[in-house]
Amino acid sequence: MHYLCTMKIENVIKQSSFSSSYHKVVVNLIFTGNWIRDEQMKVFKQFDLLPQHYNVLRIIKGHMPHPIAPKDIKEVLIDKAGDLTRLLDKLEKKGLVKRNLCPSNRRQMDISMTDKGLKILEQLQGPLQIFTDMIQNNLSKDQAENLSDLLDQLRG
Amino acid sequence: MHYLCTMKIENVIKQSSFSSSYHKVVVNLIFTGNWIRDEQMKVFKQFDLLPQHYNVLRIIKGHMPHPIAPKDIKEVLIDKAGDLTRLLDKLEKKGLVKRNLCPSNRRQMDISMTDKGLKILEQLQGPLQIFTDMIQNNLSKDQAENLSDLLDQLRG
DNA sequence: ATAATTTATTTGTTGCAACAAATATTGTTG
DNA sequence: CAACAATATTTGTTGCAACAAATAAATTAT
Repeated sequence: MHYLCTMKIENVIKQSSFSSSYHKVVVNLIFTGNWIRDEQMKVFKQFDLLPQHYNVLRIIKGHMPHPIAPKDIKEVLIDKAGDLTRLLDKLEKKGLVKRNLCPSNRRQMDISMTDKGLKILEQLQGPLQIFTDMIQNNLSKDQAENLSDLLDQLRG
Repeated sequence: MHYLCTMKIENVIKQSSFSSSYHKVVVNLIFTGNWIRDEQMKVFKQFDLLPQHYNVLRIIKGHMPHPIAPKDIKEVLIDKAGDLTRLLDKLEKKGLVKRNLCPSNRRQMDISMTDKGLKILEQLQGPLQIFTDMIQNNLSKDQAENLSDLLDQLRG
């Protein structure tokens, strides 16, 4: 079964006919969320990165040319980063970011991009674009807007 | 910021105006998927279970009164279970399932529910229903159908 | 100025997840 | 039936995630 993602959710989840449209939406959302996550993973994995690593790199880049402190990264980060320290450890070890003691506040660290980090972000642009393109092929602009609105409404 | 989930995605993700409706959908799907996952986690956590544990328990129950082998659980499981063994270890240690050697094929295990396992599934029904109800409050039946269709279409 | 409080980051610990390799049983073929 | 391949599960290893606790520096109050 290689093409699960292209099937209606009723056919993916074999046995059960859903008790309600609401139940179906829940299962479908979880399924689709996992699918997107897995698709993204494939891209990131080629660079030995995780989605969170990418998010953090984007945030650091977004602050350039100024360095940024971990506490400020945390504020912006979608998925809350419990141990940003060890995540930054890994990025530093891979040479993608630099850590310096902040001169004006010695309990704070200054995180900044390296050239290598910038280069990896560039290299990722293409593969990630392909992913958005794929969705663009399957939904019209109105449908995409509609979907986004329904998701907003569903949450609350 | 306690009410992220009730905000339009543009406001959740502070800085960026999205480059396209498609990009917005991607971010919104990931955000909504994580949100659902987190909400479910809260319920499961009260019983010291993970979502996967619940899925597996449901599958085993769905096969009653017959026992089921791990390989057959894997076939039905949505999220692929790399190490079902250790997941079943945990369920067994908590007394929710039993493991027996399959008499007709000694490299296979027979997994079956215990009374305690059945009881936990019953106890979970209420809390999980509340969750579906919440979505029902926010979307009409047509909207739920529409959302499910859009998700199916998006995947391909 | 000193003590208490808050802030920023790090460290420790535990459990889970992903991947490959190992073991044991069954099925197949010459 | 002996050798080889396939199947079903387990084990080993490594890295990440979640949570609490610890450290260290700055801020505030006494």
